[in-house]
Amino acid sequence: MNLDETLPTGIRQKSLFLGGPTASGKSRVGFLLAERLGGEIITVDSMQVYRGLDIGTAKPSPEERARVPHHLVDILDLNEAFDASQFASRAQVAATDILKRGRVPIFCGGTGLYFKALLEGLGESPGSDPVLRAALEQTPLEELLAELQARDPEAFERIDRKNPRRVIRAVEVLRLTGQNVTAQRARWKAEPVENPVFFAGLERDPEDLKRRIEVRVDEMFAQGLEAETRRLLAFGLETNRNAMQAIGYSQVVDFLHGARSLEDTIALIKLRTRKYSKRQMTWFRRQARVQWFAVSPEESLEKIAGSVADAFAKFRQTN
RNA sequence: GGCUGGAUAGCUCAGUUGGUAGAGCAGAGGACUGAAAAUCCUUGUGUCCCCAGUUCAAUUCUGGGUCCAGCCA
Repeated sequence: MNLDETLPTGIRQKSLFLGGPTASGKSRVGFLLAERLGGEIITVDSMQVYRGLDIGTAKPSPEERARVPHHLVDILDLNEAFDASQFASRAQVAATDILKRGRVPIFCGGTGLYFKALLEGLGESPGSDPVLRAALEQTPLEELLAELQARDPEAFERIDRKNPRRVIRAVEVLRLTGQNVTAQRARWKAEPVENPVFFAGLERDPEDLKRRIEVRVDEMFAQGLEAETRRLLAFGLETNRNAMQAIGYSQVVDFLHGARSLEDTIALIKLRTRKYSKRQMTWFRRQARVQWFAVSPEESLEKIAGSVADAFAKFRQTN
């Protein structure tokens, strides 16, 4: 599949996109919308793709999955890598399939880059080369920057030079292709999209969100996050760089290695989740053209789903 | 009751040989093009515990007090 191209018009027009920060209730709203509209969920989540990462990623329950198909959940083992490009192509396949069955694709999740990769493409640059990347990670940042400056001044100017991940990726593309890095990227946010999409976002008061996050994290521990993590270690959790980035698992692994107390671990997970939700809001506000739905603590998610469904119906009439 | 340390930003603390102070974390904002639940950037005026004294000047020195911790009774 050519990822240089953005999402086909048919999918753009007929799908519902739903985003928002963790613990905002978007999964529930997505589920309700699927039941209401005859839809199927395509989960836009970098961690729920992994089998075994259940409690810590707040995966949909077996009951929910029995009632509404959820795509792109549990598609990989812990020894497999994943990235935005794989997401975009698999998501597009899933959406095409759903439309063929006459149902509504509902893209629901919180991974901003995946939404963007799906909607606007990633360009022609090659995927990551694990061996090369490992070598680049061992190279001092100054050397990578010097190489970039000499061989691709434009990329050197454009990227965040203080961010090792950005620098490593740029040098990786440069070495793999020998070509100008910037030219290989898809053009984002340059011109207004002639082909709009219905993108709903759930928004909550920060205090409300904080409370919901704390409740959720406590529930995860009550449900056995610690035991789940222990079990996953035997299946290679620590060797999977993606999964080891997951909030919750990462901190529990440290706890199991004796790095800190359980109490501190729980507090840290709440903190990291809060900061994460804040970053998500920044992303959705800035990188997507989202139609926001404010959710108050008392409001039922059924009602929100109704509002989103109404707005979607209006969108479908005009597009 | 005695002795010894503490008392400084929301938290943990540094510092000022006397010229009203700064880190980390939190908080707030931002970035993000194949690891994104990651990674990175910006942002710090606060009765320097209280009262009095010395001094041109005290958060810094002196005396008294309050509170906290540890040790001794």
